[in-house]
Amino acid sequence: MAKDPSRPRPTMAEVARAAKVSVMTVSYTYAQPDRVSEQTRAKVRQAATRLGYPGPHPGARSLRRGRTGSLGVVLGEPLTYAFEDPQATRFLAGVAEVCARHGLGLTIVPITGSPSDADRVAEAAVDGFVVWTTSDDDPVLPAVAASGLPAVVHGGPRQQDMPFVAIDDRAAARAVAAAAFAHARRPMVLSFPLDRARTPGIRNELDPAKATFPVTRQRLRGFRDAWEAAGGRWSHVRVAVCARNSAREAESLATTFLSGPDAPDAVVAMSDELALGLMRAAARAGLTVPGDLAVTGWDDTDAAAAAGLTTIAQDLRAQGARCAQLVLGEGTDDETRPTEWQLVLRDSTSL
Amino acid sequence: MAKDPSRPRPTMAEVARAAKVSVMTVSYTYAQPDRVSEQTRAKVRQAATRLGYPGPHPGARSLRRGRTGSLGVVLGEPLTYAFEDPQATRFLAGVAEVCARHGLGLTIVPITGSPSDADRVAEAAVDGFVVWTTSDDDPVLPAVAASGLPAVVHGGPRQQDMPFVAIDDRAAARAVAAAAFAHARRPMVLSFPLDRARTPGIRNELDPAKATFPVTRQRLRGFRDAWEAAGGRWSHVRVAVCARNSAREAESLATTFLSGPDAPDAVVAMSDELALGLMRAAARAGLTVPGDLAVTGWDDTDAAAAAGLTTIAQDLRAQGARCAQLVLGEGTDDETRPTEWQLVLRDSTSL
DNA sequence: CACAGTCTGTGTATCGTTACACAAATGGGC
DNA sequence: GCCCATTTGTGTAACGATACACAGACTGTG
Repeated sequence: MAKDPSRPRPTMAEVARAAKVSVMTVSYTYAQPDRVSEQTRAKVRQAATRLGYPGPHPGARSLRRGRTGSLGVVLGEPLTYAFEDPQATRFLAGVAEVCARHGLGLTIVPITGSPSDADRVAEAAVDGFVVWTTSDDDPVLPAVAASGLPAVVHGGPRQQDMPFVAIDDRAAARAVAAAAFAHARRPMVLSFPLDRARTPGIRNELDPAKATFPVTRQRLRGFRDAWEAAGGRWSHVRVAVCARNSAREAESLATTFLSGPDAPDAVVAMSDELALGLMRAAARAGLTVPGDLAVTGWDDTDAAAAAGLTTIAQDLRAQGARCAQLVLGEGTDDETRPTEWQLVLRDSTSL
Repeated sequence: MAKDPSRPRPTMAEVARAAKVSVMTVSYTYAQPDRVSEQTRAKVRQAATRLGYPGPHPGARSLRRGRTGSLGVVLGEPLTYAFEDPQATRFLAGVAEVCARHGLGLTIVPITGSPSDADRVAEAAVDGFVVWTTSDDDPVLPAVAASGLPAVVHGGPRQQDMPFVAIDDRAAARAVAAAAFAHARRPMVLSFPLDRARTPGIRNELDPAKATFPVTRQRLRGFRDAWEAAGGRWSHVRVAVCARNSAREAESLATTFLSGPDAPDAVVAMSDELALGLMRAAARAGLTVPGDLAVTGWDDTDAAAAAGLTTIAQDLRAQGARCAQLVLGEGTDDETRPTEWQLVLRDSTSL
C-alpha cells in the first residue's frame, strides 16, 4: 500500500482506557449516542480524537452485526466493460440511487471472465446481490445462490428463489422488427454476443436457441417472429454479432456488410449504440436512411432521439433502482408489476 | 431482505464437525488448499457442499486477515451523479480495470451531500481510497485521512500524505482558451460548479479564487491568464456556471445567453459535454461555429471528435488506473511522472 | 538404524466489535 | 420519604474466521 501507517490503528479498548470508561461506553458513543450522557460522550470523542481513532472498525462491526452495509453488483461481463457499456452504466445509476438513499455502499464484484469469478462472489462482503444480465451457464449464478444472500437478477437468466426484473424482450423485439422489416427484402440483425465466448462475426441460419444470453436469445426470437409473420424465412436473415455493445465495433462490422450485392435493406440492432455505429457506416457508404436502409435501435437514449432512430424505450435506470429495492426487501415481487417498454417510431424506419 | 434464509449460514466449525476434521483443516482447505492432503480436501469439500457452506465468511475473514479485498472510491458528488457524469464514468473504468486485475472489489462510498457522508467513509470496509475531484472543504477528506488507509486524490484538493493525480489544469486551460479567445471580443466561460452548493447561473467579475473546487479554480485561472495575455480584462469575462456536467443543462443555460446584444463570440467550456450542449443551443439560434461563436471543450471524447470540437485531451481512464495503482502501492509517487494533456485543435475555433 | 527434513492435522489465542443482562444512579409522583 | 421508572455505565460472551506453534507420520539419507 502507498501509505505506511506509522502507528497501528487504535482500538476501541485503547480509547476506553484513555477516556477512563468501559469499552461498551465507547461502543455506544458511536452506535447509539443517545444511550450515553453528553459529558461522557464528549470525554470519549476527545480521547478518540487525541488517539486518532477513526471510529469502529468496519470489518469487526459488520462481523458482529451481521450486516456489511453494502450491496453487491455482479456484472455478467468483465468488470472492465461495465463502465464502458452505456446500458450497464444507466442501470448502475439506478442501483446507486437506491443505495445512496439507504446509506449503503455499492460494491462491484470483480468479474474477469475466469473460473475464479465464483470465488470473488463468495468473498464479497455484501448484504445482497444484484446480478446484471448474464448467460445461462455463468458460474457466478450458482455462487450467488450459494451465498444465501438475497439476490435479484436483471435481464436473465431467471433463477429459482431470485426475483427477476426485465421487460418482455421477445414481444418488444417483435414490435420493433415489425417496423424495420415492413418493406424489407434483405433483413439483417445486429446482435449482442450470443454467449460468453463473445465470438464476433456474421452468421447465417442462426438458431436463436443457441444463444445462451437470455436477452440476446429472446430478442432474436422476437425478430424471427416478426420476419416470419411478414411471410419471410428466418434462414434468410443474417445475424451480425458484436462482441461488445460498442458503436465503434458496430461501425467497423457494418462497413464489411453494407457494401456488396447482398447488402441488407433493413437492420434491427439490439441497442442504440450498435444502431448508431451502423448508421455512421451507412452514411459513409452513401446510403440513405430509411430509403436504402431501415434501421432500428433499442433503449431510446438521448443520442437515438437526436438521430431520429426508431427504437424500444425502456428505463434501465428505473430497473436498476427496482432491483436494488427488491434486494432490500422493499416493494413487491416481480410478477405483480411487469416492467414497461414502448415502441418509439421515428424517421429511421418507414411504415 | 427479499429472501428469507430458511437456515442460518453454516459455520466453519459445523463443516469441520461434519467432515470429522478440525476447524483449521477446513480453514486451510479454503485458504491454502496445498496445505491439506487430497483426500481430506475432498472430505471437507463434500461436507461443505452437503451443508450448503458457501465458503469462509468474508467479514470474519477480513477482520482476522486485516484486508477486505476491496478498494473504496469516494466521489465528491452525490453518488447518484457518479454514473451520469461521463467523465466520472471514464475515470471509474480505469479504477475498475486495476481492481479486476488484482481480484479486488470496487466499493463506491454512498455520498449524498449530507454531513453523514464522513461516517459513510469511516464505515466503508475497504483497503484504501481513491478520491475523485472534490472541493477544498469537503468533509470526506478528513474522514479519509482519519481512516489511516492509503489514499490517492484525483484532481484535487491536494492533501498531505496522499499522492495526487491530475494534469496541470491551469496550463491546459491557458492553452485551450488561447485558441478560443484568439479573435474574441466578448469572451465567456461555461463552467463546472464553483463550490459544493453548486449554484447555477451567470456571474460577472468572478474571482477564480472563490471557487472551492480546485479543478474549477485552476481552469478559471488559466482562462483568465489567456484572456489577460491577449490584452483583455478579466472583469469583462462572464462565467456561466452549470450545477452538473450535463449537456442538457448547458444547452438550456446557453439558450439564455446566446441571444441578446452582449451574446458571447467565444466560449471556453470545462467539458466536452458542456460544449456540445452549448453548440446545440447555438445551432438552434442559427449561429455558426466558429464564425459567430468560437467554442472549446475539454476531455476529447468521441463526441467531441465527431463534432469537430477544439478541446484538451486527457486520458481519464488512465488516470483512474493510475490512482488505483498508487493506492495499491504499485508504481512510483505522483511527482515523478506528470500526467499528460494535449491541446487538440479542430474546427470549432479558428486561429 | 538413527536423524534430519518434509507433509498433515490439530489446539489455542486473537482480530475489534456489539448484544445482552445487569447494576448503579437519578428523578418524579404521591 | 418511599417506590417505580428511567437513564447511564459496566462486564461477559459471542460473531466466524486465521496465525502460529506444535505434534505425529512419513520420507530419504548416510
